[in-house]
Formats: sequence, structure tokens, C-alpha cells
Amino acid sequence: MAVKKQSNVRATAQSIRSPKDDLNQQIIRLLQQDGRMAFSEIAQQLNVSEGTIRNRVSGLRDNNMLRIVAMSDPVATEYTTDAMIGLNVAVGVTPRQVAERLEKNPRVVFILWVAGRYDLIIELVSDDDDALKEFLEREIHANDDIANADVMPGLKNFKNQFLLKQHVRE
Amino acid sequence: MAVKKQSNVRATAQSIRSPKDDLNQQIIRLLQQDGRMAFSEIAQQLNVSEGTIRNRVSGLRDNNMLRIVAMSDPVATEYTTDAMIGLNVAVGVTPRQVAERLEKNPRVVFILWVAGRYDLIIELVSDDDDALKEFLEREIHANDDIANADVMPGLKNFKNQFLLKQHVRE
DNA sequence: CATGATGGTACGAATTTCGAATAACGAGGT
DNA sequence: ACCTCGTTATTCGAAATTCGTACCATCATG
Repeated sequence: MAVKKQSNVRATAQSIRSPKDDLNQQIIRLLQQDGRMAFSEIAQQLNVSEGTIRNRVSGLRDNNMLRIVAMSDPVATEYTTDAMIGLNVAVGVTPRQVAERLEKNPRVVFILWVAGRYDLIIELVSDDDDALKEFLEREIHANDDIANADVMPGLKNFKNQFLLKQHVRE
Repeated sequence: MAVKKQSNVRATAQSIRSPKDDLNQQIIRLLQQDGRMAFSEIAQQLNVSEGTIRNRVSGLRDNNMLRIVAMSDPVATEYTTDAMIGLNVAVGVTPRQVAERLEKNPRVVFILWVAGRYDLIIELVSDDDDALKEFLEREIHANDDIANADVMPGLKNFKNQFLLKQHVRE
């Protein structure tokens, strides 16, 4: 019985662990739509063997390059962004240093080094109302590595599709 | 052969479709750690039958209260935020109106109405280099509902844990 | 008490995943 | 060219999981 010849494409450039690899990208794309899609189905769609998909996915997961998680809809769970804060670091301090300090705070979910008016833009979330106040006190004002902080409290979140909501399940 | 009597706990308060239901909560908690955990394993841990888990999960998913998705670690995948843009809407225009227009653009992954220096803060992502230019041209400058736009190109993303990275896989 | 509706359980069949052996490929050496 | 060696793909039973579906328990209602 003739065995169907599968695709010969293999990882050429970088390590298989890299998510930039072409096949990995495609796998990820599919899993972003449905994190529970069967490996065998992915394999079929991408014309490689099931084992390959299994290898790749577990490789990516083991190296923390890919996570497959359940999310309950942020809107449904009333996820709110408390504030965006534009920061300017003090003279003699690098944005990276400040970022590394703030990174540890679990309320900070997003830190981006930017060019323009600010050095860093961070996003803050929290549960209770005092959290913002407390955060500003402890992490901003009590530190001398920040020259300026523009706090912009969130009023309404119109869109937040991180990787979520690319397609609505049907 | 005696069949082990399983838990009698059943949904009491609201619909089974609600994520607030106690059993659903527990299911979600487990799936947040590993979105591919076998239903049979979840069942075992929560002392209910596999079928129940299956019912619940597909119920939640069908109603878009739960989504199981793959996320590739943004830092690892060198996911870059191309830019954060602080927007001020034109006089006579509400932030909501602008938000609703921008929402449709797939490059815009985040829109937050804020108080402070700006009216809206949006986050932009893209693949190729011309995307930012094109976006500014089409969505910002070609429209008269925006009075001012501070574009802050992203340089490096230090942290972006939307719901990601709550726990590191082990 | 019927009756219907909802949600849980059970169980065999179909499918998927897993483990482990084998094959294919690419990159260096000699 | 040829031969290793390490890495990645593939293959193929066995084990595990999921699925379809029938059936049971509970509860609310008429």
C-alpha cells in the first residue's frame, strides 16, 4: 500500500523551538483559534505527521514559548484597565532599569518602552479602588528613578483583544 | 460491580452556562493552568464524571464565556507593539465614536478611553514596516474626528502578561 | 402525580495521543 | 564524495481520551 509522501519542508533557519519557524507559526495560528484542536487535525491541515505537531507543540510549551490556556471572556469577567501611566525616567536611569523594577509588581500587566513623549508606558489593573492610590504611592512617588508620571485613569475599555477574540467560535 | 457514587453537587444558583457556577469556576481554574488538560483528568480531580466536564466546557464555549486559546509568549516571540498612540478627539466628537471607528481595524488591539492628557489610548501591532505609516495615513490623518495624535513607537516590550504567565508551566 | 426540562452518568465506538523505534536530513569533518 | 553525528520527522501499535447516545435523578409546574 502506497504511503502518501508527506511534505518535506523542515526547519531550516533557526531552532525548532523558535516560534518564528514557519511551521510553528502555522501551528500556533491554528491553536490560537482553538487551543484544543487535535494534533491529528492540525497535522492534516498542514500536511505533516501527527508526531511532528506533537513534537513541536510540546517543544514550544516546554520552553515556555507557547501556552494553551482557558480564558473566560474579559468582558464577561469584567476585566478593567485601571490606568495607563506614561512615565519619564529620571536622568541617569535607563528605561530598562525602571521596567525591571516595575515588572515584579503583579498589578502591572504591560510595560512598553517607547519613543516620543514618554519613556515607558505601563498598564495597571486591580481589583479594589485603593489599589491605584497605593501603587502610585509605593511604586512611583517613593522612588527616585522616575522623573514624571502622567496617570491616565481608564474610563472604558473599548477593545482589548490581545490574542483573544480573533474569531468568534462557531 | 459496584459503581462508585460520584459527587452529588449540582448547579444550584444560576444556569450551568454561567461561569460563576461553582463547578465551572473550578473547571476554568484548571483549564487556565493547562488548556489541554484532559476532561477525564479534570473529572477525576473534581470528582465528577467525564461527561459532565464535557458538557460544562462545551456549554461555556458555545456561549462564548470561555475560550481556550494558544498564546505564544509575546516577549519570546518578539511580538512587538508597533506603537502606542495617544489621541485627542476633535471638538464635537465623542471618544466613543472614534473608538467605534478604530475598533474595526484589526491592527488596533487595544483601545482605552482615559482621563488625563489624552482621550483615547490605542495600541497598534503589525507585521511589516509600512503598516504604521499606512495606518497613520488612513486612520488618523485622513479623518477629521481626531484633533491630535501622539505617536509613540514601541522600542521594547518588557512585559505583556495579559492573562499569560500567571504561572509558569512546570 | 404526571410531565417536561435540565443536567449528570454510563458505556461502547471512534478518535486521539503517547511511547519508542526507525528513517531522513543537514552540517561538519576527513 | 563519503562518513558520522545530532536533530527532527515519521510510523505504528497500545493506551488513553473523547464522543454519541441512552438512561437516570432532580426539580419545577400544571
